[in-house]
Amino acid sequence: MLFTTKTEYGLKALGFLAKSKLKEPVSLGEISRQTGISLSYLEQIFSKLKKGGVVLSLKGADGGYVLARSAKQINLFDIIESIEGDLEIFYCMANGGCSSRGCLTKKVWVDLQGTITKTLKKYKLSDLI
Amino acid sequence: MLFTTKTEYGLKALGFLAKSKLKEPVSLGEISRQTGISLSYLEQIFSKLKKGGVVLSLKGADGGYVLARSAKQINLFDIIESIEGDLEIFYCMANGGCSSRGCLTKKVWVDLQGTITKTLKKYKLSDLI
DNA sequence: ATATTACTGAGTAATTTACTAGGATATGCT
DNA sequence: AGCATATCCTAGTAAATTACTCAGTAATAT
Repeated sequence: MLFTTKTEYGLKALGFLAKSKLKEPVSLGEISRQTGISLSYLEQIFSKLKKGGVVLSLKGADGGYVLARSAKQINLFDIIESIEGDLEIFYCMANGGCSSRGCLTKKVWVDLQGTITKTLKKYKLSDLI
Repeated sequence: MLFTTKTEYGLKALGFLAKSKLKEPVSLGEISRQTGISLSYLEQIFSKLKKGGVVLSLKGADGGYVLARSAKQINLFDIIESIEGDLEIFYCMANGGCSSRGCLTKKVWVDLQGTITKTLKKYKLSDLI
């Protein structure tokens, strides 16, 4: 499985956020009610999305989250990278690169990584709503 | 992680098989000695590769495995599909397709799936040795 | 016969995933 | 000031997956 449920839920939640025409922040409680995703799980996901610069937050009463920029300017790579971290395709690449001389997979890995990245950058959050 | 160690080891082992100029079958014991991968794990991997039509086997003394066709005619998609089964990128696709009307990810999934498949079909086993 | 090999299925330890729980901290409202 | 509503932060845990090992059976060349 390339992506976890966090990415799936994250996309769903962000889609909901993007649809909200209000300029006011939307609380995770509201998103939770509308999407069925648990509040505490949403908190984990949005913490990553905030660190990744995809959303902005406002604490306190009437607080919540807003997209950091328009849905047209947020691509899926931004979102997925925020949530999943760097995609690692082969174990031999996991620790800062393959060091064994006989490694056969590096070339493919680099190509595949690039291909996936390119595809994910092609899609914007606005394409999903 | 897109692929497991089985794929990594499988590629390594197949690379070794492809390099062997002998037309005689190579035993997993030999591959194990040369690659450091345990015999029993290789057995699991080659069982899948055989089911997937990538290798042929010969039982008994002096038996072993041979590539089912030339290394130029075996692409990485064949190998990886044999070992990993179908790639599933999102959970919502796991059970025979996403059924919820509001699913946002199907379009991307299909595209990404196609992109990955295409890239993997581009590379042949012979490219890796 | 015996050694050598593929083949099979079950079992297990480690890791990752998918969550939940409990609190601390910030902010608007009365 | 104090309460309700939020984000934020750190652990913890159950289920699933991964990464193997082990013990045995079946086939075949010598």
